[in-house]
Amino acid sequence: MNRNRQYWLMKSEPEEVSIDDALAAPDGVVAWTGVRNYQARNFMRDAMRIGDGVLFYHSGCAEPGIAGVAEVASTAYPDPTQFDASSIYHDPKSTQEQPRWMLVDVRAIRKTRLLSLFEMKADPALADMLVLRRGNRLSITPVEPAHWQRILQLLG
DNA sequence: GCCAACGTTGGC
DNA sequence: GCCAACGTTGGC
Repeated sequence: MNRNRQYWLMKSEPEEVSIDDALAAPDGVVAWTGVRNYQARNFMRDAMRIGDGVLFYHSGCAEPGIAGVAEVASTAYPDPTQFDASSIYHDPKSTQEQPRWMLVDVRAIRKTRLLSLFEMKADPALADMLVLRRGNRLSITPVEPAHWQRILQLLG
């Protein structure tokens, strides 16, 4: 079933996987491991399609903000780290038969200037973005087309 | 390190 | 199903 391209904002801690790390990976592709929130998982499992646009956001760092543009590069499949007892993402309640956690591959397209969280909050055109909502903790949020367009414009 | 906000867990 | 306790996220 065809549908229009959708857009997403995906948070990553740059100490774990930065936009530079993703661009340095083969084909710029990284598996989006470690999501352990059902709502974020459901976005990847149920809503994402190959080719969807992704804003690559750096969180948990000195300068949080959008650091690059990427795209969804696979359909959803089980996150292998849930089965790995040595991983911080290990989930003992997951089994190969019934995995809890799914992920998609993300392909980094380009690094951009850092569009800081501060700047995003200051822009009236972005005021109602989900990711800016007070108390929001979702690591993956859908992005409305108008917000996507505005952010690409700001990124130059 | 602090803390607001919110998700998850588990007893009942 | 309720809800208190606890854990996590993530900006500051």
